[in-house]
Amino acid sequence: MLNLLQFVKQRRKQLGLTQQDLAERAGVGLRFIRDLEQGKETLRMDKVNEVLALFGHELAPVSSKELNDA
Amino acid sequence: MLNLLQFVKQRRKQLGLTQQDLAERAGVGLRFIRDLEQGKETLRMDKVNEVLALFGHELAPVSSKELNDA
DNA sequence: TGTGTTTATACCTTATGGGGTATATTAAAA
DNA sequence: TTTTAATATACCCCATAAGGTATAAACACA
Repeated sequence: MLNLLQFVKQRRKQLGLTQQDLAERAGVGLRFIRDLEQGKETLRMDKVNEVLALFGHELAPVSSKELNDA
Repeated sequence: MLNLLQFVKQRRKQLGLTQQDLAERAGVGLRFIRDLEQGKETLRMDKVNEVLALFGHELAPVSSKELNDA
């Protein structure tokens, strides 16, 4: 199970997109994608979800144990 | 699988806590707990994670399909 | 019914996230 | 190496999330 920044980086590269590409497709600023992939923790949920929606995902509560173990 | 507001409401009531109690334990404002349980989507991730930490959980990307199916 | 408890709504102020621009830094290719 | 693309960092401004206070509504119980 991947945390947020790992997930976004992985998916973005799988699709061969630049941060710029991803920002445009998600309708957010390039700066936001950067902050996201750098692990900034104070991001707004709605903006993060706009990005995750491109990958058919969204933020939800996950057991911290499961997240770190797997 | 529960979405954010369902999860928080459920866990809070399992422990017999008021919104006030939860706010104090999480170190956030009462208003934040209210917004959270009302489904406000523009919340800050770090604040949400402070609440989820009380339940051993945190925000992570989850398949929208899995979230809605299960 | 009334009374206390919990939750919801409204208004205001303050702090800061988001985004733009510019500048560095790094990476990759020629 | 040089050149170009991609990513990172720094500054500024604006919109708004967070939180406090106050009020109202919903709920539970005697």
